[in-house]
Order: sequence, then C-alpha cells, then structure tokens
Amino acid sequence: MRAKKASSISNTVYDLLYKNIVNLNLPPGTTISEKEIAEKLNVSRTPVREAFIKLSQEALVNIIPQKGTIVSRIDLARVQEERFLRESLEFSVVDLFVKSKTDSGLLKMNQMIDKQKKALKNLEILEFINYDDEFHRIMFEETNKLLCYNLIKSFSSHYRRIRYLSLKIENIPANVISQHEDLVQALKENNSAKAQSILRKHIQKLIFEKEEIFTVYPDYFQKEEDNIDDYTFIS
Amino acid sequence: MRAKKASSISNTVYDLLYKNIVNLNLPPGTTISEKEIAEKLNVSRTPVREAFIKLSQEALVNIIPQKGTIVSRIDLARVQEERFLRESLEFSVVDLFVKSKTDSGLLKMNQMIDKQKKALKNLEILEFINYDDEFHRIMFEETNKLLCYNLIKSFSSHYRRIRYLSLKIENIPANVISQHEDLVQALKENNSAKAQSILRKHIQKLIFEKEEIFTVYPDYFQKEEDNIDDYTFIS
DNA sequence: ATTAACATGCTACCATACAAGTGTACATGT
DNA sequence: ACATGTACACTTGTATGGTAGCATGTTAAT
Repeated sequence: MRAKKASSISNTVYDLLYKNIVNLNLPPGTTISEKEIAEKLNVSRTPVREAFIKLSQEALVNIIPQKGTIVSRIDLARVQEERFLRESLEFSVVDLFVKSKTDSGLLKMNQMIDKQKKALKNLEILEFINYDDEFHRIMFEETNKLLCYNLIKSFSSHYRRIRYLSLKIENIPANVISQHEDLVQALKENNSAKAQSILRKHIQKLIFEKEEIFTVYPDYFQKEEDNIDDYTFIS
Repeated sequence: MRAKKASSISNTVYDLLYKNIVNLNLPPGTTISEKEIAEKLNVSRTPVREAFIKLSQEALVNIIPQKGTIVSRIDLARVQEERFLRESLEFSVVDLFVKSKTDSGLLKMNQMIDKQKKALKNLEILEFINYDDEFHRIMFEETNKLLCYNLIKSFSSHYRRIRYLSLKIENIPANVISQHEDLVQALKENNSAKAQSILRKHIQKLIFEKEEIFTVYPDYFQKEEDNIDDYTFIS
C-alpha cells in the first residue's frame, strides 16, 4: 500500500506480464518471446529475460531453450497441490488466530467483506478476487505469517487462473461472501473447528466446477500425458 | 537421481552457490559480486547475475542495487515461518498418508533410517541432513505432493542453515533417528494424531537450542532492529 | 577542528552483440 | 511422388561495454 519507489525495469516488466497472464489476457499456450516483448515495451532483452525467469519459477511460463517461451497451460494436478497448500496453511493459521485474535483484526475482515460486496454488485471480477485474497491475508497478517501468505500467493498461479475462469463463465457466486461472514462468526466464537470446516468448503468449491470449464476452454489445460520429464531413451 | 543433461551455465553457477551457502562455506554476511564470481568461474557476468536473482528469491542473498550483494544473515522470524510451513504441510500429508499408505512406502522409510544411521556413525553432517530430508520426502511422494515438498525445500533456506549450525556445534542427536522410528511405528498403527505429535516435537526441536548458537555465531544472525522497510521520515 | 564539496572506485542495472540450438520451407536428387 | 539434405529465420543462452547510483576518502573552505 505504500507508494513504491519506481522499481527496476526488470520488475516493471515482470509485474506487467504477471497481471496479463493471471487475467488470462495472455491465454495459456500463447507463445511469447524476449525480443517481441522487449520491442513492444521499448526496453532491451535483458530485463525481459529476467522477468521470464521469475515467471518460470512460479510456473507461469515454460521456457524451452533455443525454442521459445509459452504461457503455461493450467495443470490440474498442480492446482490440487496449490489448493492443498493453501488449505493446510489456512487451517494452521486459523488455530493461531483464534488464540490471539484482536477486535481490530475482525473489524478489518468485516470491512473487506463490505468492499467485496460492492465489487459483486458492480460485477468486477478482478476486484472481487483481489478483495478475496485481502480477506484471507488479514488472518496471516494478524498471526505474523505474512511470508507464508506471500508464498501461497506466488504458488497459486494455476489455481488463481482457474478461479478467474470460473467466475467469468458463470456469475459470481454470492455464497462466497456468506461463507466469509460465517467464517468471521466462527472466529468470534473461538470455534476453530467450525472455521476450518467452512474454509474447506470455501477453498474446494471451485474444484467441483472444473469439468464445465474444461469443456469450454479445452486448450487452456495441459494434457496429462505430455509430462516432459520422462523420456524413455535407450539405456 | 537421473543423470542430468549438462545444464546451462546459469544453473550450474546457481547450484554451486546454493550448496556453498547452505553449507555455510559462504557464511552469512559475506559480500559477493557478479564480477568476482564470474572471474573465479571463468564465465561471463550474465549467468552469474541470473543465479543471484534466483538465490535472492529464496532469500539466500540480498541484492542491494548499485551497492552490492551479500549472503543473507539468518532471520529468526523467518525461521519460525519456515518451520510453521513445514509443520502445517507435514501434518496434512500425514493425514493423507495413513489413509493411502503402502507397504513399499513404509519400507522406503525404514531403508532411509538405515542410511541415516550410517551417516550418524561416520559423523557426516551433510549426509545426515540430506537423508533426513529424503525421509520426509517419501511421505510427500507417496501422497502425490511432491510440488509441496519442493516448495518446503526452497522455502527452508534459513531453517536449513540453522539446522546445520546446530548439528555442527553439538554432536548429532541420536534421538532424531528414534523419532523417525517412532513416526514409522505410528504410521503403521494408523495413528495420525500420534504421528503429528511426534512430528511437532521433531520439527521444533532445534529451535530450543538456538540461544546457544546465537552466542557462538552472533554475526550470522540478523539484528531485529534493522528492518529496512520502516523509515520514519518527516511526515 | 569541522564541515561541505568533490574525485574515485566500487556496485548492480541495462543495452547490445554474438553464439548456438531448433524447426521449417524449399530445393535437390532419386 | 517421395525422401533427403540444406539454407535460413527464428528462438534462448552467453559475453561485453556503458551508465547511474552509492560509499568512501580526500581536499578545500569556514
């Protein structure tokens, strides 16, 4: 939230590409090249290349040496793991939170719910997702686990894209917000078990809808068989 | 374990630096520079720079623009979060593992315990730690959560260094191995609660010894006050 | 003696040039 | 018609030169 110093070109390029990928403005499978982006942004190849490397470490692009770079297709197995990570950490954080919760923390969460309601009214998908993230972030902040929150964020690139697709295909589900309200209520009651069960439903929700998405955007997803790692060469 | 194709120079440099940092061969606080490393390895600055960037994303080095790059000092707050992540994920994985465990999985774990015993006998700290990691890795592998395991590994740089220090200062604690044996036993009995309680002790163990380490290697650790982020300028 | 201005040497950052691998289109030979 | 080789247009990987910012030490001024 602080006014960031005008960062390096490398970071600027990274931010731009990151946003365009998770917003599906650059759809999975799109080929991009260092030269192409560099010319489009009037910078040299070096910072673009460094941005590519960062993106590849978050599995947002696949760099194939001497061949090209493509926006990664969504890997459903990976989505499961990303969701698993998020669920595991949120469970633990909820436990901590009910032990050390403050009124200001709960207040912030309620404020974020309000913002999210506005986004829902205006049908702003991106804002909606961002406020959703912010809502969950509060619990990590209050329990001094912000590094873990950032880890989740950087390890949720595939999960995030599927969330975006899901919201785009159907209308935004209002029950996400009621789930948040239920969660806050459970936290108020120090009922960590109830909070965890709400979280589980909340996080797993989108998974059940994935089949429909898969038929509408088939080429956004990675075929299971092309696992690049196991060649079977002559031994 | 597969014979890797001779990777890029960039990756080679990264691997070399990574090993030297987590082994404390390059102690926390050491200043390194692109040029220095490049000349020492007879490569150009570009791949070295790319290696630096990767290392900085794992918080193993701090790159200060226009000034220099130093091997990061161990941040105890970060260690806590790294431990928190590991504990959270291992708890969840244990739950999965007892539901879908196979005999071959348990067998592998026992074999790893044997290897670790040998390392203990020969006082090989590095091997000991590596086998320890491999032991835990098995549960992730069997439950199809290898991405999460790799995530832990790349997010445990500070924790790993403190582990290494701890083992170096005192003799290797034999009870680590008995804890592993107890864990396997609990898994055999499908007693996930018991397994989790063993894991908690196991992972938290080294934390209690940190005070001693702190006095022996004071300059390996980050002072709490120099948090660069909060200047209090004129408002 | 203290302090401000400046020169110097260091750094990471970026631009550019070159090298090396990959796939495709096209020509060539059979 | 078909297989084969070959030049070429792409890609990422690496090397190198130049630039701007920071820290330090020296000098000059007060």
